[in-house]
Amino acid sequence: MIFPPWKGYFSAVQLEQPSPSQASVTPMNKAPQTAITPTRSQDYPEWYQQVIKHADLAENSPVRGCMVIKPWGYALWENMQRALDKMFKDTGHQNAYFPLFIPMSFLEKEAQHVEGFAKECAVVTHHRLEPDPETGGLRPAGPLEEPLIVRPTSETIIGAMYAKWVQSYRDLPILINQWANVVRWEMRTRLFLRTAEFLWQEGHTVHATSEEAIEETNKMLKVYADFAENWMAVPVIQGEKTPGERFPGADMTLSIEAMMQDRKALQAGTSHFLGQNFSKAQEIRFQDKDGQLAYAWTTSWGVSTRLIGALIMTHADDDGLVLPPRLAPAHAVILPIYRDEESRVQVLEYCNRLKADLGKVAYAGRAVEVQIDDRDLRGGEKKWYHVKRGVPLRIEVGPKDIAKDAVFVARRDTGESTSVGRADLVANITTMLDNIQNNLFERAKKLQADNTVTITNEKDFRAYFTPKNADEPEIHGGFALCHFASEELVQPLLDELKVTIRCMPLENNGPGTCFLTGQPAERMAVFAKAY
RNA sequence: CGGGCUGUAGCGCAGCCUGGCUAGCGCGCUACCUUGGGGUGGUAGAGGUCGUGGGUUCGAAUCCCGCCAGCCCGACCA
Repeated sequence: MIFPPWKGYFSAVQLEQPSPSQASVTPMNKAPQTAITPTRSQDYPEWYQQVIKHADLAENSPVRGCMVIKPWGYALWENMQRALDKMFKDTGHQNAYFPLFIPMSFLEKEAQHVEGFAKECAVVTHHRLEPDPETGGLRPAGPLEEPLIVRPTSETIIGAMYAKWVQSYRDLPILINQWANVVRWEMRTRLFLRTAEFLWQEGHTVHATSEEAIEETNKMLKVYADFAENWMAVPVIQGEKTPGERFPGADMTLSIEAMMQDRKALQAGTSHFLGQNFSKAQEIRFQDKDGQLAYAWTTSWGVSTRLIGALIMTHADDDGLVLPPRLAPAHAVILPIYRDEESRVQVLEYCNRLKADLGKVAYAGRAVEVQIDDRDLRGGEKKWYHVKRGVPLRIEVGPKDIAKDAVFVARRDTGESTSVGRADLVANITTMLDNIQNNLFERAKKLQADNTVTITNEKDFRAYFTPKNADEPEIHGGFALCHFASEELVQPLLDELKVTIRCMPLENNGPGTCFLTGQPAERMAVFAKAY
């Protein structure tokens, strides 16, 4: 057994703080070593930062609130893009690109939209720099007649173009997606979860009828849920936002919500039915079959690099990142083990052949990607390097293995390791990767199920969302399914407990009794603390 | 935009209160040795205008004033 028995396991129970009595019973007073300190249960937010650092995904930049996405993190994003992009294309969408800058007046057209984004816009006011004699540095010069906003989202600039493009019902629908960066001047930022600049995709569609636009809104939510569950292995709840939580300017906002290992909710994607709000503000009109002039119905939908944060907080453990195989930049890493020059040549030759054979196997729409780590580093150092980066499979090849035409294979998700015949590995690698993918999904789903409760009264609600230790709150709470009479009535309690209404689930939802007021309630919502 | 704090080597910090040898420590980095199925141990070495501008003083990382930058706690948020 290469891994100590306490490693590689995962359950909701493990996230609990060990009680003092349990801790003292730990055998041989040997504290469990983890690659990441602190552990999740010791300090979850700090653990998150450390995982990113040790996995080499991203780091803070000299620009306030903006991150640098490093090669390993960017490769992950590229894999997400590739899978999503195909799903968008398969549902009839095309990619296009619109400007980074938006004239300020565009943003002013839709009242709620202005209100929603005005507070966090970066504004460009000048178009030139000149020497500043006073400071010896530079100062802005050439004021713009109209300030330009760095896009916080592109409804307005894209809508302005759509207004030109749409004249007849024959021009509809327009189904366009854009991969872009956007800027929202956030006060407090965290890598991937909330950065001032982030990468995303935003779909913007125009339809002749309300029904068709609503269908599109629902369809794209399903695409996001499909991606989250089947590619990221992140189980999500699909639901509708309450009016107070809607996108500024939307008639309906749908979202997928995921539970992180600290049991807080993370909104992982949104799809908005914008009604005719933007088309009226921007004059997106068309002549219908009867020759009547009508305003179009629009939608928008997006997911961002925040998904990487969701992926980390769903799967990573106290030894670092754990990547779902379908999105992993490398499926496996081969660690050659040798003593001298003679065995080095022999081992490397064997490794290269193995890599070539595995590379002929297809998995999740691409060739199995294998890296050989032949750096002149200590074996242990290399092993932990790849553990922390979350590579799904670690393949160790030494002279003893070659003698048996077998290799040593270790799974990142469970820590299990076994000797596998070379031919067996090549034949079964897709099964092994699928097993990891499924295991990640199942255990994330179990965490969500284990920490989702139905609550029918205020007392239970308060107890559920109140930590036992107020000074150093332990991981607590989860998803609470509650009927509620109205958003306004529950808001004071939510503010007090720092709980939010995540969404009203689309499935298994119906009338009931409000947990707070006892009044009849139309629907149930997921309540949770959130990122 | 309110309240608190910090700027000393790539990173993390000590020194400052009570001014005084050549400004230290850990990690990391470089070289060599050692080790080799697990994050090894050793030896040597490189690296600092102590955020910035001024003041006090024989003498300032240390005391005083200004400025700049960043962090944390609130309101806001994919």
